Amino acid sequence: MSEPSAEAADRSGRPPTLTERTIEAVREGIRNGTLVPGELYSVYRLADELGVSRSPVRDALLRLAETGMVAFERNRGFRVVLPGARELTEIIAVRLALEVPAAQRAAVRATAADRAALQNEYEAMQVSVTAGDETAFMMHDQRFHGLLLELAGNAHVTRIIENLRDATRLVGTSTIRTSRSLEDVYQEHLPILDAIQQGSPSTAGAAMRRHLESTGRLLLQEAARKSDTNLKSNALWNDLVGHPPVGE
Amino acid sequence: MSEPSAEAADRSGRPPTLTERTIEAVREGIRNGTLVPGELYSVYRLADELGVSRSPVRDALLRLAETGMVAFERNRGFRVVLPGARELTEIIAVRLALEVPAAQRAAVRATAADRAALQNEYEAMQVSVTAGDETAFMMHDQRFHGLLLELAGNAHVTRIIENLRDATRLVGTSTIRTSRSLEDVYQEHLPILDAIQQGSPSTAGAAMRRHLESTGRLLLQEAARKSDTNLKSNALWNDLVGHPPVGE
DNA sequence: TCGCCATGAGTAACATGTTACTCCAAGTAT
DNA sequence: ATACTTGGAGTAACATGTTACTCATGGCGA
Repeated sequence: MSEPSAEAADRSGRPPTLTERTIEAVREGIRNGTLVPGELYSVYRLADELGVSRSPVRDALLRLAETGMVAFERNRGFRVVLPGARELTEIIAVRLALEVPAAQRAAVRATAADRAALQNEYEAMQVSVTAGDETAFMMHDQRFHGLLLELAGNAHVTRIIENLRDATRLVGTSTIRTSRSLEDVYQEHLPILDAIQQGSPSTAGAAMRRHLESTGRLLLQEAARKSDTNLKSNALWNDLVGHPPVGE
Repeated sequence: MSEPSAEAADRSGRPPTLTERTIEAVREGIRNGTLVPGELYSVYRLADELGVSRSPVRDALLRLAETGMVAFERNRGFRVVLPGARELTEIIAVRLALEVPAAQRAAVRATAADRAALQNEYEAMQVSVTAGDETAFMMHDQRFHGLLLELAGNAHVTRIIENLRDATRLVGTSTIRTSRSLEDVYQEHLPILDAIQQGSPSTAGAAMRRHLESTGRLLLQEAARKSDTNLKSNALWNDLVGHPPVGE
């Protein structure tokens, strides 16, 4: 009764290719700990674990390598890359530069249906928080940001941010619980939602900025905890994220 | 006497792979008109034109497809994609969001050597203008922006912009001459350079903004000229690039 | 015990084989 | 002439074969 390919067709009309399914499989493997960052793997092994040939697996990994999620080592294998403090900071800087204006535009462009959809995701986040289901929470968080970006109307921005989120996901996952701040992250979304419901771009932008900065600091803390890359993080942050000097 | 692979080793120590060389070959083919946008090509033909097997060619094209330069059509072939007004506008919006802050940071961080390097590229642009060598001009223009981005210290930003430039290159090339504005584009770089020499971030940011907006409008004009996508460009521009509303 | 070198297992990169699909164009019925 | 079928050429996606490389391991001499 159950279909062989789970969430198959998207809505693009075509069934997904093996390459695409492999990409999802690798992402899932990273999420649930099957693929450990730093460990050395090979296309051969992964291919017959997934029951497909090496070609689509290789294609999938090459695409993921493009975004920095994995790295190939010639004649050795490939590794899942755990982003360091430097990379995380860079990513936060990009997200600030793109998502803050996106939130502003979204506040102006949102239709009633859009607002309702955002509200839905926000409430789903609420449910996930009380249920303590971090996986579900991350999913709704992603959808919230995704919806907001689509609203802003720039498909390039959406794609870029989606890729960056991929690279950071494995830092945030199963670690936020540690600092019991799932609730905090959830609450930071409320001012964003409110500002968009009220159509106030500057407020929405400011709220998004606060949210991203706070999330960024959390991720950096987490990254510092697991690797010994002890904390010159503050210098990095000021250097790459710190607000551009306004005066001279 | 002449090496088989021209500008081989980069400086990464390793010789470039066939895939990488193919990527460069495709880019070059697009630049010099061997590969016509819109036309249907196949991996088979391209592979034996380049004298390699289908694998590296396919890998190369998949990577280029990731950035939107080419598009595959299942069982049909692939096309070089000419970006439309929509895509161009989106790209300009991203560049504004990322390169303006980058210019600000660069103004603060630049060392004497950095300033000299920028000056060099600027003067090389000058030479290209008087020589009427558009290809060389584009190259130095790219290097100028590339140096500036590296200065800003965010490798992700550098990579993103580099990819976007790729997608737009085939619109700008051999068309700027039409509006005889090579000189204008050159002159717009002076205020940027000056501001960085003087270490003034806000001035550098403003100059960069003016430059990108002006370049963007030129590209849009050009795109509108060759495709019949007649000009609702202005609405697009205001929608995606227009400064975010400052007040409420 | 310690350093050196041969050897072989395992791999990414590259090459070639196979399959199921799309489309065009030439035929055939109407 | 026009619509409708049909065959075949050409293709991306997927599978498998080959090569040249990296590195761990174990023997061998000091």
